[in-house]
Amino acid sequence: MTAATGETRGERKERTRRAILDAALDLCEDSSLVALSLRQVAKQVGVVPTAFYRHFDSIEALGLALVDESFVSLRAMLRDVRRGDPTFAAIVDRSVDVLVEHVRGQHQHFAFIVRERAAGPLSVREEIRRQIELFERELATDLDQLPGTDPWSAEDLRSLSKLIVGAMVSTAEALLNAPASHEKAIAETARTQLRMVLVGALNWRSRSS
Amino acid sequence: MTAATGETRGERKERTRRAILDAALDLCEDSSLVALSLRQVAKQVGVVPTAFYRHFDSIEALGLALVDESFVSLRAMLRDVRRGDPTFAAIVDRSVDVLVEHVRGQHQHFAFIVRERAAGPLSVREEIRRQIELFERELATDLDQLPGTDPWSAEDLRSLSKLIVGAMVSTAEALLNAPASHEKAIAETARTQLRMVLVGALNWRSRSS
DNA sequence: CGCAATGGTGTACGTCTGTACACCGAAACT
DNA sequence: AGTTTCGGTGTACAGACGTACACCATTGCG
Repeated sequence: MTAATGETRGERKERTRRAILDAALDLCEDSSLVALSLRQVAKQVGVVPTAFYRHFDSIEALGLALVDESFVSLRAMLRDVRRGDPTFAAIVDRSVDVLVEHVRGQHQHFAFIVRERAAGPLSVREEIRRQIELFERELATDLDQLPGTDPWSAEDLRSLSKLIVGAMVSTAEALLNAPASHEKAIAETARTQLRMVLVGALNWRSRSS
Repeated sequence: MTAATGETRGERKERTRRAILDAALDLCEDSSLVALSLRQVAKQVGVVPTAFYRHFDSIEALGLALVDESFVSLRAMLRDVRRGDPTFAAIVDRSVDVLVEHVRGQHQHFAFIVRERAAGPLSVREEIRRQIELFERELATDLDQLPGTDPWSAEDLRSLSKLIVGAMVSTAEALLNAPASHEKAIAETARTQLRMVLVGALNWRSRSS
């Protein structure tokens, strides 16, 4: 990291920071954060190991930063889904299309989340779960505003949104682990699943009612 | 690993092998196989590092052995589910009960699978996926024999079983990551989800029909 | 009985790890 | 202009890593 002209101090620091984040995302792509060493990252960035500490306290802290920026991708995705008319049929098709597109475009971020959600340092796992739970709650309030949701109790609503988020995570995993040629088939499966769930929900009578 | 009387050579070897498997299962419980060192395992077992090679070629091979024995737990679970009358309502309740019970009893095996499915050495990930796919196919043929499944195409059936397996995996994850006090709530959520899915499936008209 | 097979040991190596410390040069503040 | 701040460097060390090798003691087969 030697120089480059016409850059303010802060800009240069930010550039190195980005390089570290990218290197980490790259290096742990086929293992996990917990198997990633500070020295590997530093070498890939082209910086001496101790320079790492100028940006992060530890690999774990780096991980939390990656969680944050990965969820920016996810939130952008949700915005895309919410835009457009809220017919059930339209929602399903648009959701799946947007998911496929974002997984393709933000491959590394999605892979990171899916991996580190299960493996990964404790604090990273917790943060990812927290964020996903947040999604589930948002989805629940979205669903609540749709027509035909009267017979759903609050618990049913939560269960339903967990189910949908889970199915979406599974779909993302499938997309990440299959060659691009399977993309259309996976998308079709996801559409079928979403439709089935919606048919089930719309024919639902809460047990407690 | 010094001695113990009245043991055949093979018995002793098997005992050490088990100790290694257990140690590995234990040590990687809050990280991953990819962050597990042969020396850690050897130390925990109480054996010199090089002795490890008498049993496994590498940590990766150890991992494959752990996958095998973990899926024995899962298959035992499936047998329990299949036993009993095949009413839809009965299936839902029994499935969830059996899942909760097995996750509690085989905590380490389930946690191992859930973790290493996403992180973990490539061959381990592949093997886990292969086994889960096998489950999905089995579930599909089980479902096919139930009454009221006429309007499902083969693709619908696959999508449905993927959805159900996915929901079960999510439920297992939730059980693994939540305190025991949440167990009943998680089970109730899982029951609701399964029922919703079944309601959806039973009201289903295949698109291609 | 004797000899091969084998599970476990101990030493030894080169490599990689995290991190402490002293240092440098340019940007940024006064 | 002088001084501070700070991202990055280089050296250094103790510990953990995988693994090669020679060895030992017991089992178990002929």
